[in-house]
Amino acid sequence: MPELPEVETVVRDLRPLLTGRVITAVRRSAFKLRRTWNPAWAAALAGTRVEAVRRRGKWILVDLECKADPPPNPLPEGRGRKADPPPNPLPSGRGSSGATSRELDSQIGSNVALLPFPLGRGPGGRSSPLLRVHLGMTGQFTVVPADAPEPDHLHAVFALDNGHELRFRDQRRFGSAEFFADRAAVESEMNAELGPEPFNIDADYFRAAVSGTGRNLKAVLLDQTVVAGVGNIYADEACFRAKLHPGRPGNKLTAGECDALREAVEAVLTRAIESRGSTIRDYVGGSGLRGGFQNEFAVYGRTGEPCPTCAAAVVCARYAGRASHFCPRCQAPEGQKPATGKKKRTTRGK
DNA sequence: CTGTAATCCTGCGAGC
DNA sequence: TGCTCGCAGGATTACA
Repeated sequence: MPELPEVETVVRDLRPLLTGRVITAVRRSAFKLRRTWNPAWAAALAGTRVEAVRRRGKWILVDLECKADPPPNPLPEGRGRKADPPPNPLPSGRGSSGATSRELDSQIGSNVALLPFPLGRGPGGRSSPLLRVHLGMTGQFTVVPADAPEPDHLHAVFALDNGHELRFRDQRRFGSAEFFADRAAVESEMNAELGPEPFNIDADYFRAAVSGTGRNLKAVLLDQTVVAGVGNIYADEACFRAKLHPGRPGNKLTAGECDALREAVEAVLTRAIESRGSTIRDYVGGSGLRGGFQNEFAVYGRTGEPCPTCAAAVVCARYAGRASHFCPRCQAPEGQKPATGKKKRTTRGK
């Protein structure tokens, strides 16, 4: 579920709970996530202090402060340092607290190949590390007391210095958690791949991006390189708000329509953030609260129900490979009459 | 270049 | 009640 408003809500929830806290230990389940977890990251993370919690598009960025004495080589061979219990610093959940964590195991024993860090440590040996998390479809990122019962599908646990834990849970495992030693490098990489944040988007930029392509509006809005953070729900809601058909090719829009779409995207996302995002099924904010914007959907998930504006039945068709909901009257495709019987077949073969 | 499909997963509702 | 099927918030890759 997590699109920008949901991720923003998580970030806002986590910020006061994490800022200034020290990560004392990390546990990771043996299950693979979308991106490979390097077992050495647990040791690299231990001892770092959370400097800030931010968001970029749908990515959660946890800025970390380096430990006082960063180990020259964070790979497992350096485990002899200090008097820490070596491989798995946290008491294994299954051992200590009974039947709580069947899934969580020492990541050391996993069969995941040892990979180099995605980006190397900065030249000076000193660098600003980053924990980057993507919630995928069903990810949850919350802070709870360490003795809170462990739920299913728990894949990463970051123990904090105040008796709480930052937990990453993800039923479908489309999400990811990664550690980067060099924050600046990741950021420039992300900025190269992601479009601007969907607030105060430059009007000229957006017009050019939309009218410069023959792709349909749904595809354009879902494209993270055009604007970062829009997903299926808010793409549909934005098209409705702008009274534009999601299947319209971008290069068929007038400048005014481009502006309307841009304003609709910003307005919908702003409203959704105010409502703490949308909870369809699994989504919860960083403090475990659910969202409320699902009660304000005009078209998303309302197939067959009346359009809030004109009462025509909301239609669902497939654009850009995604279920797309719209009002056939308010969002009639340009040059096509609102009430023609021509129905678009969108079955995807077999 | 665009678009479509498949993939990574689990779970849930619809339909039989 | 129980089974199978299709589909679900995302991102990436391959192929037509």
